[in-house]
Amino acid sequence: MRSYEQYCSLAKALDVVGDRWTLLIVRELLSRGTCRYTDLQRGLPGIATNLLAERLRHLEEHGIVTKSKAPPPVATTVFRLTPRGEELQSVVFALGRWGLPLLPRQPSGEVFQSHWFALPLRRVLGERTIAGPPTTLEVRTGDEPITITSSASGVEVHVGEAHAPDAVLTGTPALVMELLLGVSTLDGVRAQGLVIEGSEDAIVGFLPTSDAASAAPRPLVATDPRR
Amino acid sequence: MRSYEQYCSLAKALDVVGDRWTLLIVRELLSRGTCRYTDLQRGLPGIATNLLAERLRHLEEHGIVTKSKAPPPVATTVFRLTPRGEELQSVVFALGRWGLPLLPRQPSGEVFQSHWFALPLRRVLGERTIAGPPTTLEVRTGDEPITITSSASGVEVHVGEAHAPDAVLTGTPALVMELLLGVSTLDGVRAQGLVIEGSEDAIVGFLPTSDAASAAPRPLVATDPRR
DNA sequence: CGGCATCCTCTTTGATACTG
DNA sequence: CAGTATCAAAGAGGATGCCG
Repeated sequence: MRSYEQYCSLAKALDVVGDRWTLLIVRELLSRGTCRYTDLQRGLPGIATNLLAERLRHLEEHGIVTKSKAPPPVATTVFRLTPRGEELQSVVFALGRWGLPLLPRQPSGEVFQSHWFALPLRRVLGERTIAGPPTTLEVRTGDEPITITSSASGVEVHVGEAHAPDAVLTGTPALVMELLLGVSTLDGVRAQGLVIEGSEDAIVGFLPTSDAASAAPRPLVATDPRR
Repeated sequence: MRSYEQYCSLAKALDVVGDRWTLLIVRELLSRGTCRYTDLQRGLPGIATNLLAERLRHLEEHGIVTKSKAPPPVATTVFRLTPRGEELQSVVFALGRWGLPLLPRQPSGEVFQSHWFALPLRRVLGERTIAGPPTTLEVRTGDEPITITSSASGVEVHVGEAHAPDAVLTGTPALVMELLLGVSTLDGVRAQGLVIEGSEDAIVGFLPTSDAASAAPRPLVATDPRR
């Protein structure tokens, strides 16, 4: 991308990460951690392979991504974010937060991959402390299930099947998020089509306390006037 | 811009504001408030006029910008952000914060316009409460002077000459910012070339208290390894 | 002048094919 | 698996012209 040539940190940031696809590559690496080239390709449907290669080279040159050889058993090249790259989390979250009202209540036409949803889930649940014994939820909302586990060390969110989940949630990502944020009740989201199997108590353990829920600032997935 | 067609709020946000120049247009409107077309053109050196028109139309369609006729004395069309557009402030600040280490210590080759600097100044000073009588500083660091005033109602930052400033600071934006953030002392920035005229006490009134200064998280304008 | 629209050239992107 | 090569289509940049 041609530089804006402005003495302005916003312009400088856009000089580096303002190109098409670039921030989505960062999202992939934030969500998945270490990635192979083909992982990135699958997580970025529609990207041309030459563009992915070119963007990765550019990000590496700017100290945002590192490329390395994985040890012998796998013996492939892997990409990951540098600390400087991880600092882009604030940017990705700010943009993602702003874009929420643009999401329709359910995927329609768009591709949807579960690991995209894992990132905001991790953000929402990551700082929550869950009382009681270790608990596991499985969320089935996209191409792959998501496993949410609580233990003494905190809440973790992973893409993949849970081994012996205490409860399973099946439905749209919007409903799952509304439930976990506390903006809707268990009965509320069930009435809207979320299927809940297993222990309701296990789910309730993950929900915010009522005073924390009231801190939710705006409607999460709003009706966008332009859709 | 072609849509990414992903059910992901980051991708949706980039569908709307990911185009080249778009976030810089938002920066202009955040910094200046109401703008005429030619104000925007001057604040975005290098933009093609058809692109500016196209982006403004796009932003208006998406409810980020409103176009209106100014009342008779001026009788021109003006652009401003909608509330939804103002919410992009978090995005602009996150990107601007991330981009800070990419700024060299002084403009060299890049265009520099004072009102770009007024935005982060406002962010830094806006929440500060200044004790004592109303005070005015003038900062001369770019094409236009910046006036910083403190009064009972808070701190305000405007582009333009101060009427009777208590002190005048002349030098690079980095030095001014380091002083106001408290990461450098008055004597420190003077040693690096910042020229200070008038009442030092007036300036000291704007500086953070020492405990607040220690909260500054990282070097502000770092030496970028790639420059 | 202020606010664009048009035209043309050049660069970037997208789609596909191919390679160590 | 991890890219490079090629080429058509879309977008950006620059100059100019038009209209109130």
